[in-house]
Amino acid sequence: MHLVHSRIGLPLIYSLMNSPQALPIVVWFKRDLRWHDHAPLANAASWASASGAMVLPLWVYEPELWAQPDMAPQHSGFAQECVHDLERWIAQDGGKLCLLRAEMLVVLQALHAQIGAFTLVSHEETGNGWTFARDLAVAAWCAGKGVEWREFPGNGVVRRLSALGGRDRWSRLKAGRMDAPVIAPPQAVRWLDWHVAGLPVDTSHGVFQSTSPVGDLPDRKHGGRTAAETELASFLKHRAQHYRFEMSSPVTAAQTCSRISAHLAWGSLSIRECLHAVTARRLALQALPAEKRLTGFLQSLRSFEGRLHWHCHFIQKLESEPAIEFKNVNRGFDGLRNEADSAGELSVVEQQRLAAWCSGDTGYPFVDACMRSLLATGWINFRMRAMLMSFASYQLWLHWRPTGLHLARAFTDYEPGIHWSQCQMQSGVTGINTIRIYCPVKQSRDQDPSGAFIRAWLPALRDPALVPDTLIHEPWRMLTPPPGYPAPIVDLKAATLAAKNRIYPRKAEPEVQAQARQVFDKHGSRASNRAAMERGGQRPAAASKQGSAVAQNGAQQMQLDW
DNA sequence: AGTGCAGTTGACTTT
DNA sequence: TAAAGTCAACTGCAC
Repeated sequence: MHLVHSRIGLPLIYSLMNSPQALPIVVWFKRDLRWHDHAPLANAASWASASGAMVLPLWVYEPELWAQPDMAPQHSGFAQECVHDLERWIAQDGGKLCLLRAEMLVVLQALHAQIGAFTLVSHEETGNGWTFARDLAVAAWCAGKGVEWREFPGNGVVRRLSALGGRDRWSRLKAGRMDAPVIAPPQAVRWLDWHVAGLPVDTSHGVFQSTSPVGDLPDRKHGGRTAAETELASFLKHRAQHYRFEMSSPVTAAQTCSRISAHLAWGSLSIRECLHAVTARRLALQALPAEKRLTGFLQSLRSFEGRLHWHCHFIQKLESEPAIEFKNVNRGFDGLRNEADSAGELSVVEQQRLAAWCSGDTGYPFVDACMRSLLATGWINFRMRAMLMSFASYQLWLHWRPTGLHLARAFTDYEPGIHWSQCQMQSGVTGINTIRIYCPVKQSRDQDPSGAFIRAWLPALRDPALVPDTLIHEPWRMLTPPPGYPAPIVDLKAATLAAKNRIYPRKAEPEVQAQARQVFDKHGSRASNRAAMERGGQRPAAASKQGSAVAQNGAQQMQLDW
């Protein structure tokens, strides 16, 4: 990498500056659908103004991508909204976003045939297996044509991390990225307007035209920069105040949480922009006299900031090991559950369990309400995501692949790296994290004591005259269970016990533990006492006690951070 | 008034 | 981002 810095702090593409001719620069937008804090765009614009090159902004609807089993109509719907918004930003600078509907290699081939040599710039993408393979194919095509493809980091994820010191060095590398200034949007770019023959072109409407709106969610959050900024601003100004205590319950979370996750996933906001905005807000609050500070606001901001840092931590795992999408990161857990989409079919019972879980018909009101809410809105809070996954993985004993695919399609904010890391963690197959088996009835009582959330999403349980508050968490205990609501699909006590009897012995096996050590070396968080810090205090005595216990029982299970 | 005791709480461990 | 169990300290109360 030969990077120099311009006077406005942008890294410039050194090799481009020394090019004999000013080749057109193609800015390929991927899951980075924004005008602000966009390194490839800003660099292309800087170079263009210095060299006289033209800039072609490009977004491609790749049909094969949207047909992948982890993708859903709501994702292309959200992306479409972001693309529309991006079009407007480019248009206000006099440019025209080139929108095409074709596979990327076809587009590159047509582009090359019609305008000749060019330079390709984009962000590094840590996507699913399909985009990974596509990027390898694009790289091979570029190499074959002598086209330079320069990729820029777009977040804290570090490519080829092992060569740069691995996980021990990662935090520092990420911090350097996050502390760098937000990149200013370009101005007065020399735009290239390209119309290619033989490919669907023109408006975004045309490109998205045959995308079926069926299956999109009218009640999901919407894409685009304006929506993103509004959401972040209202969160930091007001909604974040009680974040720390209201994020856990689905009753309050939809209002209290930041709700910027889909914008981060599709790029209408950058993680750096968010971190800088949080910092600015924190400084503003700290500048207030103590009596004017809103109770709990600063602690809530800190908690939110912590979660923003987790974002790249989890995506980094998929970047370092793309197989995390498909295979147990700790192969010692292989064969524990039925790996349906690789080996063997699901049994009839498993099919029934999967179907009931997917549609929110398990007979456990809180689980079903969470799933119904998710399916309708494209979002549920983090704790409930964990509970849904836990219930599927333990009580229903389903492998994380089919359940993970369902959730991937259900989340508007599906981010492959976070998603598959979480799926593996919540089903206990990393070997380096505590097994967390949620009790849906306890969660129900804790997070929805009055049953308001359950009633809102399950019509069969809505009437308090029919189902009293005291029994709404366990309607099967009623003398006459409410009609129209299914009986529990599994016995909770028996299913939980069975899951424990399967997972703990496997986790204790020496081979599994040995693999867990490797998993930690490659992927584990180096943040010390992260959980303790989250709780808001140090406990040196307890920590040293635990440390000595671990030292004494070297053969015992590790409790490390994933 | 101090003692015994059942029940509660919280810190910590185990699964 | 768990839940259940253990244990010691504590509490309220009867005697």
